[in-house]
Amino acid sequence: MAISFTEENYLKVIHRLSEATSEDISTNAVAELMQTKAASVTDMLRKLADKGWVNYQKYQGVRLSAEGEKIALSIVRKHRLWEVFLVDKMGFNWDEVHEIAEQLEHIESDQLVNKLDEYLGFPKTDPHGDPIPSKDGILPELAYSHLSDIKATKTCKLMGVAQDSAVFLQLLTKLNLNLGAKLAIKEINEFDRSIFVSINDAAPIFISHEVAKNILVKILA
Amino acid sequence: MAISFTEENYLKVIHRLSEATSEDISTNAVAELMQTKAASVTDMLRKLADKGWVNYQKYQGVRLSAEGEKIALSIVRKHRLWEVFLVDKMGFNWDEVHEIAEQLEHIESDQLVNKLDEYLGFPKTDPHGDPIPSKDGILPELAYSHLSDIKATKTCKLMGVAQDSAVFLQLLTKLNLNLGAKLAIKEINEFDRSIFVSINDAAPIFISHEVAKNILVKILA
DNA sequence: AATAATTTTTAGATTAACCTAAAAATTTAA
DNA sequence: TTAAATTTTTAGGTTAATCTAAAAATTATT
Repeated sequence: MAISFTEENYLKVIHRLSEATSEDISTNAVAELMQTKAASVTDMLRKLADKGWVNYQKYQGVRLSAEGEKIALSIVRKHRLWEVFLVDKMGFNWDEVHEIAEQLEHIESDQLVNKLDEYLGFPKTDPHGDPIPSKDGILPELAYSHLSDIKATKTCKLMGVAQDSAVFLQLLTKLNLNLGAKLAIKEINEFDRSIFVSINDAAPIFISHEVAKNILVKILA
Repeated sequence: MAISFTEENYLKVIHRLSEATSEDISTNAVAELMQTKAASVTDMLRKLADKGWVNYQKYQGVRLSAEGEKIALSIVRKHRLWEVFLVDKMGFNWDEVHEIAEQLEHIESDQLVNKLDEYLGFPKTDPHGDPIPSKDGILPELAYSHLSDIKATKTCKLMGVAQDSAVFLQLLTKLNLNLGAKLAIKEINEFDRSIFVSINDAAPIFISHEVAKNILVKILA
């Protein structure tokens, strides 16, 4: 059954919201991420339900069906593979690729996606550390911690970010906080929960709790 | 001013028709290439004229304005660069890339196009021998002859094709008629204008007038 | 030059995706 | 456990791109 760009974006958004919770997704939550009005969302949810891509009962919120999940994952796969392409092959920075990948994710050609995957060397994650769903729709759960949850004097490795906004990513770049960076937490300030941290063994600097919340790490020691 | 995929496709089609003639382009000609009805074309031409991308007087046909020409060329540039990418980097055959490039040509990012151009080594032509417009919108006129117009015993080089359909290109591949092939015309048959031709010095074979019309060559001797 | 054939445009509908405003259902709070 | 607040849906419209059928303009033919 044919699918429009808009329908693909709805499925993607519902998928993203579903990752964060096991509850049904509310109309308003979808509306906010889609940057549209709740009334428009209601219309679309009925349509997606008719097509069998979501389970939706009015006033009860929405969940992806198995088929909807499959479609959503294929879009996420394309988005993340194209991001790798843009950074690794085209030389873009990690803060520049999101908008372009939002367009490229709608290109329809399984053959192209799989050739691209091979060309990129079957990457496991995108430039922001997010896992890339496999051809057969398996999305590995990467169980990383938020830097804001780590205790003082621990050492960890920067594995990903919880947000793709250009301003956030540019800030990380300025602070030398790149994927793979080694972070040694020296101290956490009670007052504002800011963190005094050494990045790749350099002289420690302060980073805000707000930034730390959006950094995903693996604990080393 | 924002432009839709549909508007881009209309401009591209008007551009393509304009290459073949200096006359104004008729509503019906556009309708045929756009695979739509004349009435729809009339609506769209008025809209494109309002936006300043075409010059259109009702019943008089249509021409691209300078701005419309610029937009059309940027779409052609993207289409052809992506085709080079698909063949050179992704390993597609020349008969497989048209539909995918039809999608990729609408991706909006000047930065990406120019990086892609560089990554591909600033190619002059696409996989079918069509010239690639430059960044500043210059489209070199490649003055090649149709193989059907060449006299017997001439030798020439296959420089391009006048049609991108998969069936045609697959036939050429089967016949070993690839870009750059050396063609020695042995004889032209008066009866059906079929051509007896040696390809890369192999034993001569027959090719139809219909095929020859769609092959572009440079005369060698 | 008058008529016939063709092309193009207009008029009026349709569909997808969106909107606002009002009504209905659900959830929260008193 | 009602009343208030919030969320969601319905009702009715809008816009872009399309369609069919009929009218108008242009071009071709006798």
